[in-house]
Amino acid sequence: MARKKQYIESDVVERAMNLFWKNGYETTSMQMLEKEMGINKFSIYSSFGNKHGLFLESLKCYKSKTKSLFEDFKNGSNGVHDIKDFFYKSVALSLKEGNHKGCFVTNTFNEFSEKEDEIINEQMSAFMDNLKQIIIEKLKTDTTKDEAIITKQANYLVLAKHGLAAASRVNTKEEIDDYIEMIFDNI
Amino acid sequence: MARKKQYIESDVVERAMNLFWKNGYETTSMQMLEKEMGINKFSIYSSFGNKHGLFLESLKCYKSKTKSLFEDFKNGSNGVHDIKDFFYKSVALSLKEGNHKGCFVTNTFNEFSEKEDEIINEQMSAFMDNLKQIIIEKLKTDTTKDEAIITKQANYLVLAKHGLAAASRVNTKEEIDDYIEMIFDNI
DNA sequence: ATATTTTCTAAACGTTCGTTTAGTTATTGT
DNA sequence: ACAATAACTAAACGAACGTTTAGAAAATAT
Repeated sequence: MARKKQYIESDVVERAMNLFWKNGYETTSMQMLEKEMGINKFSIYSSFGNKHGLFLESLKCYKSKTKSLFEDFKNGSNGVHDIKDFFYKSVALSLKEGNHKGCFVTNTFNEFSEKEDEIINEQMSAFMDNLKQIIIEKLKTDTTKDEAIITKQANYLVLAKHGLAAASRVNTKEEIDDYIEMIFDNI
Repeated sequence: MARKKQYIESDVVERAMNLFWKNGYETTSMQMLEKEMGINKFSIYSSFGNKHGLFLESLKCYKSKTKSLFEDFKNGSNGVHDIKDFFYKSVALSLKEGNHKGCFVTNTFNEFSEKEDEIINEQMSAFMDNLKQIIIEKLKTDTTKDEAIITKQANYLVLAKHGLAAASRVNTKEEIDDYIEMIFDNI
């Protein structure tokens, strides 16, 4: 046998995620990753194959980090109010540690929207579809709404959430709170 | 005297703008610009100094292209309805020629939000402030609204517009129309 | 027609990118 | 203790980036 790794993969991948989250895929260089992860290129490549592989692991890491957020959202029993809660909690997460970096998935969605990366794009679509489906379920708890209005409101809320994620990178807490309150005034 | 330029600057800068608009600043390389503009690097540098200078000219070009849109918006006399009109026309512009490329200013705003480019960031802020101010004026035509509600609605609409610009890059016409209609249901 | 001036072509510049590789160091089983 | 093996360091790889430059081509004033 031989030497063991001097780092824990789940630990360094979280550091990588934070960098990707803040700067996006292209802007984050291997040099920056070396520094932030505290290991050198050889180790990164031997653990994750290449930059793209590391990015995919970072996305996984983000998903597991936000898993409880989604679980709470899904398991809630307060219909529309759960959606609003989810919006507020999402913003709080993206503003953690005083950093304005939005939602990692939304950032990725935007950055890759014009590229032709099947793996990433498929994951992004799945993520968005999943969100939309949960929202639809929540809206359906109000049995007075017909299917047409539910579809319309779901489209509205998914896009509002998308805009919210972008906004949380650049806008003030006050502007964002105004935004969320207004979003739900007509739901 | 000597040879004259074999291209018209305003013409090639519009081609550059289209490329920047579609791909963003970083992703657009000088090589791509050469090809799209139909002139070579020497000519680009002699006309615009550097890539950044060319980008600034592209932003100017976009502003002049959207000037009439803003003029109509500002000069309208239908209050909130003018805002809705503006939203619809903005989406139509960004979908022109079948391309999904959103709003050039919003794209730039997002791409540069984490960078420290004073010139660009100042222009972006000015653009957004201007938009917000016009929206406030439109909202004020409804004299039943107090200042607090106007501020809140203005914040909401600016962010909604921001989200709309992002959405127009990836969402269907139907989803976007649903979105716009819902935005104005509670104004 | 020629000298002058500017544009154009095309190659090269120095950096940085993501990635690979040769060689050293450390840890383990025997 | 020693051989084996994996992880480490650090340098180098080719390609692409934004930018510059030397020389050829073209258009004007005299």
